[in-house]
Parts: sequence; C-alpha cells; structure tokens
Amino acid sequence: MTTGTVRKRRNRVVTRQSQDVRVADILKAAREIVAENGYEGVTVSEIAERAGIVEGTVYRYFKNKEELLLKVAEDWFVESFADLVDVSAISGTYNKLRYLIWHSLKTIKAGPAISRFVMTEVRPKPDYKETAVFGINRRYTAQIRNLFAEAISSGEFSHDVPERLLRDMVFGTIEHSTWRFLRGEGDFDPAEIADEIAAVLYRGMSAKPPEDDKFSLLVDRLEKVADRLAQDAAGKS
Amino acid sequence: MTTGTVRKRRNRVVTRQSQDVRVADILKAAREIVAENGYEGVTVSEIAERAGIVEGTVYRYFKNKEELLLKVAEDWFVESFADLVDVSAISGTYNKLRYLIWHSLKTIKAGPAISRFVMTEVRPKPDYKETAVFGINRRYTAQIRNLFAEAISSGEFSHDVPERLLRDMVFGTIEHSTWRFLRGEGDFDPAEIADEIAAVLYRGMSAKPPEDDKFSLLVDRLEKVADRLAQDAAGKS
DNA sequence: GGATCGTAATGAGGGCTATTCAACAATCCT
DNA sequence: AGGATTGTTGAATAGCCCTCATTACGATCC
Repeated sequence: MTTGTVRKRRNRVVTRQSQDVRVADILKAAREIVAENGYEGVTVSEIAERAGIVEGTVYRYFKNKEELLLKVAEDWFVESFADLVDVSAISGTYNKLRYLIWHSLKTIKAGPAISRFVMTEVRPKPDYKETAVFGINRRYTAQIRNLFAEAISSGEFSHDVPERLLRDMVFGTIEHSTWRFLRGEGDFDPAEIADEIAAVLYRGMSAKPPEDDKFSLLVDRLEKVADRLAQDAAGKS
Repeated sequence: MTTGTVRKRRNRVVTRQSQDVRVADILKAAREIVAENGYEGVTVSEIAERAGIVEGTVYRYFKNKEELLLKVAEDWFVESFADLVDVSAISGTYNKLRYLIWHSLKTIKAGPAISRFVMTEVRPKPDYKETAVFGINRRYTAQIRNLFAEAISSGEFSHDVPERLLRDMVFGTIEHSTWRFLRGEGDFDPAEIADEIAAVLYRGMSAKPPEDDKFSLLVDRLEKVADRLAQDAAGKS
C-alpha cells in the first residue's frame, strides 16, 4: 500500500478463453454496437467492455479496428446470403430476376447499419476484391449473368448487354433505391421495389415489342390515307 | 532567455486577413489535400499549415471539420455543374439522355476523390437534403424528368415509370459504373459508358419495337402504300 | 503621430481515439 | 510441483479534433 504502485484490481476474475470464444464474443459485441449506433459510433473500448475484456485484448485477435469491422460485415453478409436459392429452381425469367433483386433489398432492410458500412467503407477500399463481400457479390452476379444468358439464348431477351453494365444497373439501382431508407427517411417495401425494378429491367431487355405500338398505328393511318386517295382516284375516273 | 517562458516565434509575420481571403485560402488548401490524399487523409492541422495559418484559426471560419469538408464538396459540385447546358437545346431524346449521363461521368472522372467523398460521406448524412449537393442533384433530376415526360407525351416513349425509379436507375447505374475507377482499378471513358447506359435506358423506355424485323414489316407496309399511290397516279393519267 | 480598442490569430492543452507493449498470471505439460 | 506457454492486462503513446485565454494587428479617433 505504501509502495509506489498501487495496483487496482477488478473484482472480475481473469479467465482465459479459447480463441474461438473470444473472437465470437468480440464479433458479437461489435455487431451489436454497429447495429445500435451505426458505424461511426463504434469504439474499440466499448466493444471490449461489452465483450467483457479490455481494449488490449481485442488486438490479440484482430490486427486493428478496421479488420475487425470488416469481419463483422463479412460474417453478416455470409449469413444474409446463406438462404439465397439457386434461381434455376424458380420458373420464369421475370420471377428469377425479381427474386434476386428482392433478396438484396430484403438484406439491406434487415441490416441497414451494416449495409451502409459495406457501401460506404468496405466497397471503396482498394483491397475490396480480397473481401468475402466481393466474393459473395460475385456469386450473386453470376446468377444474374446466367439468367440473362439463358433468356437471350431462348429468345426471350433480344438484347445483349455487357455483363458489367448489367451488374451496374441491377446493383446500382438497388442501392440507390435504398438510400432514402438508409438515411433514415422513411421505409420501403422490398417486394414492391423489387417488382418495379425487375419490370423495367425485364422490359428493357425483352424481345417483345411494347404493347401499344404507336408505329403500327401511324402506318394504319397512312394506309387509310392511301385507301382514301385510291378511292378518290377511282371515283374520279 | 533565462526567464521561464521562452516564446518561440515563427519568422512568419502574423497578418490579419479579410474573411473572404482566409476562407478562400482554407477551402483551397482543403480541396488540394482531398484531391491528393483522399478524404481519409485530411487533417485540420495540414489544412492549416498549407493555408499558412494555425489550427485554431480554421475554427474561426468553420464550425468543425465536417462543415469545412462539406463546403469543399459543395463548391466543387457547383463548379462542376456550372457548364451543364439545358438539354432542351439538344435535339433528340437519346442525345439528351446521353448528354446528362456523360456530364455526370465526366464530373466523377474529373474529381474522383471529392466524388467519393460525396458518395460515401455527404449522401448518407441525415441532413443531406439541406446540402447544396442535394439541390444541384435536384436540378439535374428535373431535367431527366422533363426529358422523359416529353418523350412520353410525344409517343417516343411508351412506358411510364415512377420518377423515383427513373432517378435511381440513372444515378445508381452511373455511380456503380464508376466504382472500379474510384477504387483505383483502371480507367473509364465517360463517352463510351454514357453511350452504353443511355442505350439501355432508352431501349427500356422506348415505344419502338426492339427488333429490326418489326421495323422491316412496317416499312414494307409503307412501301406498299407508296406503290399503291404510285399506281393510282399512273392509272389516272 | 500616438493612444484606443475591436477582433483576427495564436498555440497550449483537454478530451477522446486507436494502438502498443512490458508485465503478469492462468492454464497446460511433464 | 514447477516450468513453459500464452491469454490478459492496464498503462503509456501518439495523433486527432476542438476550445479558449491570451496576444497583438491595424483601423479609428483625437
């Protein structure tokens, strides 16, 4: 007591845990905080506190905060897309397309904070392509690619569009459609938005002419003009 | 020298400046640093140093770092869209659409760092709608809306799509198309990408049948009309 | 031209971060 | 039991944004 170093000890007994348990605890704590406070509101000290450890311990299991949060996002992404069915089991091109879009929208709605984190922090990173998020996106994109390729070869779709553009249109539209929600301004219905997006994309690619064919109507009128002229000519002679 | 407070004085003479000059200096310095190091690499101390002042002075003119950087982004956005012409001066719906998309892409390419900042930091903010960036986007969107409305009323486009979805498709696709570039993975050609995006959107909305066959049929009919008229004229003489 | 005074500018320091690391001690191994 | 291993600690560091008491510039007035 009289010596210089009065060491303050917590009541808590220091217990050693297996790597798995500690990592799981840390990830769970981090995920909760992200969900509650958003990405900006995450501090390592709070993660540690909630995981029942001290800040320094976090750094035994994660190189840094960034890597830890990336793991949180990756895990969540993997879980979210675990139930993604292979669209070959779904009948109809439109239904397949709508399902894929719907699933993305559902995921974003289920985890807005982490979705935002992925969009604003993970994707811009130079090493995004080494990310599990990127890997899942690739699987997802592959389904879209197949879907379109099949529709084209069957004649349902007549237009060939670069895969890159296809992906950008689908993902871009999905993400942009959710920004209002992610900003906290109101809600959205995944099924409804998925319908809308799928409809436009489907129509844009479709081989079928649009229903009300204005050109045909114009030609109809021209033909009537021709008829009238012909009748006039016939009557005059 | 022997007294306690040895005040270190810079060689630089402290000069007072008008608000305008100081603000301009600070914004210029901040913009340069964003362009060089990206948003993450910006520190108030470096901004101050480059502006020839001290950290504390920055806070005389800006409430905080966030507000300063927002101003940087807003100014850049305003400048970038200053040369946006009214598309009513452009002939042809497709050309109008392509021009608007091209202009956006060109802007992103001209200022990748600030574009990224806008996409990842400005837009997610809850008060995004109070932002000049939002205001400019509105003007931009209004042009797109008009363009589509006119095309629909003229019969060029047959499909009516919610304005919201239209905006999300255009902006979403534009942004997603540039992510690779913004991540530093390669380049893109605004004109080329604008062509691609505009083509798909135009086709998706168009009243014209997508297949050449349809057109041929219509032209066939037109030719028959012409033939009949020609025959009538010949028969009359 | 010198005194006055409003205020631009300063720079030290406070509070909060993420991150490191030497010391410690719980658990395993023999 | 006792040594080796290694999970855990908590203090220390460095860097960040931001505040504020103090300083001194420069316009104004006499």
